[in-house]
Amino acid sequence: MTNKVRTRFAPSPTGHLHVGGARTAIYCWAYARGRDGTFILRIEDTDQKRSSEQATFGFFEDLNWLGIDWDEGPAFNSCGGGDVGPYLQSQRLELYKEHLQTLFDNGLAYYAFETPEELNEKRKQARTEKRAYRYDRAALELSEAQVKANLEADMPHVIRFKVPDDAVLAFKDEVIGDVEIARSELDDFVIFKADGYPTYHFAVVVDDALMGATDVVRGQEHLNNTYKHIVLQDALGFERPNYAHLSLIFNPDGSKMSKRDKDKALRTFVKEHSIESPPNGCIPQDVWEHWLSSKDNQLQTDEASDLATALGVSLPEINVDDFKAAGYLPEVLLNYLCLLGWSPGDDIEQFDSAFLIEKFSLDRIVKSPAKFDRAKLLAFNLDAMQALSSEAFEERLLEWCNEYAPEFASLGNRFSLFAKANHERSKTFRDAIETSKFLVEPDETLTWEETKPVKKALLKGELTGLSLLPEVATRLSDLSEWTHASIDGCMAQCAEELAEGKLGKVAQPVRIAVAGSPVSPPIGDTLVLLGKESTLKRIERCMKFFGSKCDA
RNA sequence: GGUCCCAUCGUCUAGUCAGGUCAGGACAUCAGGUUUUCAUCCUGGGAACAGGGGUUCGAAUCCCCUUGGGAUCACCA
Repeated sequence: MTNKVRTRFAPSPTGHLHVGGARTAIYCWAYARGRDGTFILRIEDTDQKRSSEQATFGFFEDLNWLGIDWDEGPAFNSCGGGDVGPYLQSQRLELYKEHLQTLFDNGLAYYAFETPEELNEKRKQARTEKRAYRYDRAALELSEAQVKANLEADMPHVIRFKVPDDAVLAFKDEVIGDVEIARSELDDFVIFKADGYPTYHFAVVVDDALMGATDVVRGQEHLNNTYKHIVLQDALGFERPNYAHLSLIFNPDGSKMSKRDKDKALRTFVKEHSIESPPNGCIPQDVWEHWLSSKDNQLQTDEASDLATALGVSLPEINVDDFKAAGYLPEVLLNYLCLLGWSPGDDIEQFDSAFLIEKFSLDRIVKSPAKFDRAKLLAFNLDAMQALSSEAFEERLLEWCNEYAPEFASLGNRFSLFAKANHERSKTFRDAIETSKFLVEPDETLTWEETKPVKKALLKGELTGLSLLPEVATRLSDLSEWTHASIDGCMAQCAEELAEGKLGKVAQPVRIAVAGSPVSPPIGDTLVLLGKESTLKRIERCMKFFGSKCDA
């Protein structure tokens, strides 16, 4: 093994990649890339209950979307490979057993037969006595014959690590600095579970060593675990990697950003609006009831989003693919995520991954936790969107629409103008379609809501917008060609002759008439996009709709 | 509760390790201005060293205490 940098990102396949995990992956990746090192992806799937192949796959996509590629790990697109695999822990059982044997040989591992229930009792006990629970080493008292008999009787058992009394429980963290705990804080933890799989602690130590990880960058929730890892490394004769523990990412309200936030948002909405059954049967009744029966019952990802759609609730973005669906640029998410806990200095905030790779270092990582600020992300996204050439914007908007808004993707030769009309006013790709829904709405079904701005533009004032509409419609219909120039000219002329030169007086009623809302792209774009026929038909319908309202 | 970690504008942070410019930037916010809607865009303003003790000529920076926040205490990772 060379002494080159080797970092690894080791998620457990329990759902999609969330922003905290993404940030860790970005740091690991950037650190390796900037040092001519190797970035490894390893899947920690030793928990059979929680692993699923589909979730693993989701990770790959999310990582790729962010522009993160791995040199070694599971094969995906052009990523993966490597000769210290396999990179799925579930396929490395033999390796773990080999090293477990080393521990047995040195008298550093032993069988324990307590049931989870027994252990839980003792934990509860410890809690009521206001002290931390530590395993009492009861299994160490068992005679060799007893252990043998238990094993032969197939009694369920775990294997614990016998932490040496003189174990050194101190290390230097690249972010935090020197840390240590007292020997009494570490008990003989489980290294092999009753199902025959290693625990996280054992697997991670063996894998990091065998895969030659030089730098372990991970979340701060692992800081206390690290003591377990270093005693295991010492016992197995492994070299110790550098550690860097990252502070956590929180919601603006200070709560931990978690997948549960979505469930919480739905629950709150349902409760506040006293909704008693799933709207339009978007999810099965039994699923609905099961979900509401306990806070611990979470909806599946797709069930949650179906319900959210049906209720009209927007779920908080937590996972990387949530931000993708919301229409953010991957390079912006990457940029913003980096800033949560790291900065290049020199007042530079917006940068690309090449810059990140060049500048990233562990010593500039901030120790304190950060709150995720969507407003800033949005501002960054706007800047990046505007910096895109119109060709690039169109291409990427189309790509996005293909996945999330196919009705816009099939706009055909109108797509280009649709993109241009929305480029500078969109903070996200989704923004572009939100204010252009009228484009994919049939002329016949367009409706008007009598909101304040609508009434103001159409019905208020001495000269109402509605009264202008017939004349404007006539002039528009007289136009021999339907272009920006002709339309804008016509509108300007109408304004001049009918509304004291106030363009808004004319444009706004027309906008509302054809778009059904007071917000749409510039009026010229809007009308060209719609075409002459639709425009006139919509104005006609609008006049009828509001005309009857007036009579009533 | 035990243990560990953290603490600069509302938020992300620069400055801390090698004490010494009115504590800098960005987002948000507020006040003006541009604009046919929305969104942009332009100009300007307010806004922080958690508190208390030390060390020092001098402390955001070093030390201690208090307070506050977080993580962890699994046969989950």
